[in-house]
Amino acid sequence: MTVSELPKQYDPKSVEPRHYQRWEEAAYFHEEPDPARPPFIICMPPPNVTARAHLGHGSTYTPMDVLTRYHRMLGENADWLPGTDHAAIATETVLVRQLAAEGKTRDSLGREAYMKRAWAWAGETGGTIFEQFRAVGFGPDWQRDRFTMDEGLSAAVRKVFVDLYRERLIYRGKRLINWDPKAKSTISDAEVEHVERDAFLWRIRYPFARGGGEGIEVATTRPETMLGDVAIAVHPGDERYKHLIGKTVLVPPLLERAIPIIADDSVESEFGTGAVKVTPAHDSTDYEIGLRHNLEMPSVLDLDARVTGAEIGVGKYEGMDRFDARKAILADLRDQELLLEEKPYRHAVAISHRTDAVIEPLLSLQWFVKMEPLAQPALQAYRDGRVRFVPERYGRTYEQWLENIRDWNISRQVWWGHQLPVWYTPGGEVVVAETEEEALRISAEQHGTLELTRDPDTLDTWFSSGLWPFSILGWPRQTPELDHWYPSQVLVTGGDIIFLWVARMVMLGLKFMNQVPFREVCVTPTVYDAQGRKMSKSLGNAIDPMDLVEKYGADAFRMGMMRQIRLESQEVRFQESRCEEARNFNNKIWNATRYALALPEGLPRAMTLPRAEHLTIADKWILTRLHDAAQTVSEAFDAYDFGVAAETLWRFIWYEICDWYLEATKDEHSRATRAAVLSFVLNNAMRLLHPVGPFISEEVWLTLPHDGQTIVTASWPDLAEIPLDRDAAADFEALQRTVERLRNLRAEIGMQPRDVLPLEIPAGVP
RNA sequence: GCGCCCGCAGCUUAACCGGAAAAAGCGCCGCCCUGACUAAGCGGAGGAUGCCGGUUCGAGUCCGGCCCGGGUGCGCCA
Repeated sequence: MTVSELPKQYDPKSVEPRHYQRWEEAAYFHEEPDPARPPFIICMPPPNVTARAHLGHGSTYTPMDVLTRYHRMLGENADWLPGTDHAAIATETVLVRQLAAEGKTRDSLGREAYMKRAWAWAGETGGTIFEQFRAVGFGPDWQRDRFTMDEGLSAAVRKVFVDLYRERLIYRGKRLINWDPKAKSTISDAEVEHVERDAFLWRIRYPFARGGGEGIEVATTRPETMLGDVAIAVHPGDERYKHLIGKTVLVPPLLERAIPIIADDSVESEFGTGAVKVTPAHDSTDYEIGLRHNLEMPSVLDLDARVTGAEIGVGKYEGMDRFDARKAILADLRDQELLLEEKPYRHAVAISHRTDAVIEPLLSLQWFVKMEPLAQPALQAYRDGRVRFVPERYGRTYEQWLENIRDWNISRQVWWGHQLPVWYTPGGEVVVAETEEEALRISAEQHGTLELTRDPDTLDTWFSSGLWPFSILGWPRQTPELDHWYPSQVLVTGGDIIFLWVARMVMLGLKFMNQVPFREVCVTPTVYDAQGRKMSKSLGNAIDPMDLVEKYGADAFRMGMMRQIRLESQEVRFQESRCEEARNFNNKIWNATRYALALPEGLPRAMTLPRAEHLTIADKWILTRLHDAAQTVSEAFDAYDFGVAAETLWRFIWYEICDWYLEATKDEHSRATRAAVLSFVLNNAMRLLHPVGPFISEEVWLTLPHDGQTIVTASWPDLAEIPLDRDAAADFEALQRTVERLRNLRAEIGMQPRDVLPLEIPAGVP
C-alpha cells in the first residue's frame, strides 16, 4: 500500500459505521458467564425508553464503554448490560399530551386501549437512543437488552412486592403524600426539590369564638388551606400567648368553625407572629402536630388541587382552583378586616422534579415501603466499606439520606407502569399476590369471595429500577449469569440519582441477594455549558451529542468528552472546541500511519522488535515512553481517572510519537530499526487508545502489522513486553532540550530554518 | 441554618506524596510548503495561582480566618 492510496484527511464517516456493523455482527460485545475468568460487569443505567441521547449520556456512558473495552482487553469476562426504563411519569406525561392534541383523554380511551397505545409508542421510539449509542461507538452486549416492563423484570417486581408485603415491609396507609397536580400522581419525597420562590407572607387575625379581645394573629403563606385549619399552635413557653392556650377562635373567612389554641414545641416564637395555623391535611409540619395532639385532619383540596367540601364545609370556595381560592379568600379577609398585612417573602417551595409543578401535600391512602429496616444494612455496607464511592465525598450524600430515611411512597396514579399486584374484595379486604389466579385462590380461602377488583395504581418507576442489578440477570430464577455476574464491580452514574437509584439498589440488593449489587460507585460529573449554566432547551444552550458526532466523528466526541472529565470534579464545563481538537488529534494519528506505511523499506509482517543493541537512542526513548504511557493509562482507568488517561494518550501520541519520534526516524541512521519500532509503538498505542477511540484505533491497527481479527478483543499492552531503558531515555531528553534551545536561538536571530543550523534532530545522532 | 465542590494566563483546564523559572490547548503575535499531517510544524508575548495570616528549608498544593462569585446536597419559619 502506498500513501497516495490513503486520503490525507481521516474521514470518520467512511470508517465508523463499517466497523460498528462488523463488531455487532461478530458479537464481539457478547459474553457468556465464564467462571474461568474474572468477571467485569457494568449494569447500564437504563435510559428512558423514549429518550434521545443528550450530553449527559456522553459523560456517563462513555466511561462505561471505556471501562468495559479496557477490561475486555485485559482478558476478563467483561460485559456491559444494556436496557431501558419505562419511565412511568415522564412517558405518561407525553402520552397524555399527545392524546389531548387529538381531543382524547386517558379515561376516554380506557386502560386497555391506553396501554396498547403506550406500548406501541415505546416500541416506536424505543430503538432511537440505542441507535444513537451505536453511532457513538458504545458497545454493550446488545443480545442482553432488557426493559423494565418486560416479562422477566415484571415478574421480579411482583415477587419483590409480594415478599415485602408479607414481611410487612410494604403497607397501605393514609399518610401525607406529595401530590403532583400536573402529573396527577403522587411522587416520593426523593422526587421533590425545593426551589426558592418569591411569595407573600400574610398576617391574618382569627377572632375569639366567645368574643372578648381581638383574637390571635397568625402568619401564613398559604391562606387557601385555612379552610382546613383545626387549631392554632403557639410555643408553650411564649409569654405573649400562654394565657390564650385552651381558648377557641373562629376560622376565617367563613367564621363557622371554632378551633382551639394549643401549645406545641415545634412552633418558633420568633417567626411571624409566633402563632401558626394548623392544617394537618396539607402541610407536613402541621401533620406532625396533628398526630401529636390527636387532631382531626380534614382535606380541603382534592386531587386536582381544587377546594373540596367532601370532608368539611368550605362554603362558596368549593370547586375553586387552589390559586383562585387563595385570591378569593384574601379578598374576603380584606373585607372582613382580618387581613392585617401582606409582605413579600422569599422561601423554598416544593417542586416536582419531573414536571416542575408546585407540590400539594395531601392526606391520602397510598402504598409505602417501610425503609428503616432496609436502610440500616445499606448504611452498614457503606460504613464497613462494602460499597465505596469515587469520589469519596458522595458517600456522605448517600449516608446523609439513609440516616434521615422516610417511608417510600410507591403507588402512582399513572397507568403506564407495573400495576400493583393488589386486589380488593367487595368488603374492602386486601389481597396481595403475584398472579390473579393466586389472588383468587387466596381470596376464596380467606375471604370466601371471587369478586376481586384490582388496584388501579402502578409502582414508582424506581421500584423496578431498584431491582435492575439482579433482575436483568434473571432473578428470581437461578441463572449462571446471576451466579457469576452478581455483584458487579462498578456502577457508573450521575450524582443526581444517588438516592433515587443507587441507595435503593443497595437496599434491595442486600435484601434479596444478601450482597451489595456493586462494590464501587463511580459518580460522573454533570455537564454544563462553557459558562457553567445548566444545559436546557429553554435556555437554548443544549448541545446535541449527535451533532458533534456528525461534525467531528464519534472518537473525537468521546475523546473530547473524556479529556474534560476530572476525577474530583463534580462538573464539566463542556467546550465543543475540545471535540474539534480531538478530530485534529485523530487526523494526526491518521497521518502518522500514512508516514509509517510510506517508509521506503516497508513495514515488517510480524511484530518483533530488533535486539536492544541495534536500537537507536530515539528508539529506546520512545519504547520507554510507551512503557510509561501504558502504565499511566492503566492506572488511570483503574482509578476511574478518565481525564488523566485521555491526557496521557494525547501527549504520548501527539507530542512524543509524532513530534519527536517520527522526526527522529527521518534521520539516515535510524533506518535499520525504525519500521519495526514504529510498528510496535503504533500498534501498542492503538490498543491503549482503543477504549477511548474505538474506531480510529481499529482502522489504524488493522492497517499496520497486527495479530487477530479485531482490536476489540486484542490484548491490552503488557508492560513486561515493552523494553525499558531509562538512561537512554534521559540522554534523548537532554538532546530534546538542546534542540529546543537551538530552535529558540534560531528564531531570535531571525535565521531561516533552512539556513546553516541543523534541522529538527542534528544529523549523526544515532 | 448544616454541609460539599470550584475559583490559577483573555477562555477552558493541568500541576503525582508540598519540591527547580506554575504547564497545555484554544485565542493572540511572528515565522514556516522541513520525507505523514496547513485540521499541520516552529518560535513568542501573556500569570503577585481571590485576600490576610500560619506551618515548612520550600505552599497553587497543608492549617486558620476573611471576601466576593459560581455550582451542588440536606433541612427549613407556618
